[in-house]
Amino acid sequence: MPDLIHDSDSAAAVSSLRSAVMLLGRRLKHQRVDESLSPTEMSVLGTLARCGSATPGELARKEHVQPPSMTRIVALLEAKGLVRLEPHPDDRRQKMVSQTEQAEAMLAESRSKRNAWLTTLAEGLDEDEWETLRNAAPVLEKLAHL
Amino acid sequence: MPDLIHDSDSAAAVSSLRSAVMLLGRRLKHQRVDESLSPTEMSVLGTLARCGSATPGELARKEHVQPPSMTRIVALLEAKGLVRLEPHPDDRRQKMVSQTEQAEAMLAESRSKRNAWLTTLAEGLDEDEWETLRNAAPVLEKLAHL
DNA sequence: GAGTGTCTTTAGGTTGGGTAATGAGTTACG
DNA sequence: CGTAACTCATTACCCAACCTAAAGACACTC
Repeated sequence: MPDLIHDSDSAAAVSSLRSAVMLLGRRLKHQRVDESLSPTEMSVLGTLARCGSATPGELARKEHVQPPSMTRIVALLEAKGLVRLEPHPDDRRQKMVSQTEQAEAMLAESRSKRNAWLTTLAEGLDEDEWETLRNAAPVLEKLAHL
Repeated sequence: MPDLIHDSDSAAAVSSLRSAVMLLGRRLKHQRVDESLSPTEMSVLGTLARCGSATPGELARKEHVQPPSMTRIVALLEAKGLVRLEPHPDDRRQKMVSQTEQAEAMLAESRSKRNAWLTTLAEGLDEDEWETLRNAAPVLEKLAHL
């Protein structure tokens, strides 16, 4: 572990990161791209889009949520026709969750809505700042999944 | 507004930022530096430390929270002796909120706890990645307050 | 084949916000 | 002036998104 992460710059950065993430999270909760779909539900769909299909338990671990929460989320997504539940081939305790074609369409549509949100946000940041955020995005994601 | 924020790289970055922020936010909620002090309460104390003193309304706007929520948060902080409420000099509707000496001590203590958290986090990131995060922290904060 | 462990689900609770409505105080305007 | 309209804080109530504890179904081990 490098020494430089112990200096006061980094302590300030962590503090700043902490409050910025909490604040942004609160705001994102309201400014959701698709009505009637919570941020976590969106996130689960994104994960499914990347990973193909997974069991509820796997999804819970990936989203850092407890299993009962994921059960409820999956049930909501199923009720909306965005996800399909099939029996697990080897283990009858588990289920396989996969996204429907409808989910794929919805993700595509939400991508365009996200651009609108991004456009309004862009007014407050200059090009360098966006560059910084683009670089930071994958690191933040890694950090979140640590 | 630069064109480059419309390319697919930026769309992906926004998507990635979005889910990373939500996920980190969830985790930060649990991994709080000081027991019995919510992230928002911490954030309010931080704001007070920077700005000296403010009215509940000002705090609500800065934290992007509705006034009733800030009333409750301030009341909790006052009950814990971290904040002092005084009548506003010019306007008897308003109140002035300022931090106590106890709050200052607590912030100092929490800074050291934050270093412990940071240390465990550091194990998962290399030096370049930390560099990226340090650069991104102020931008994220600006974005959050937009 | 009995016991232990694992995956999901059910039931119930907690927390951190929100909206609507009230009360007190200020400002603007006739 | 005085009254109407606005603003600030608060109260009362509500809701969403998580949590923990416990149960039920199945799998593994010995």
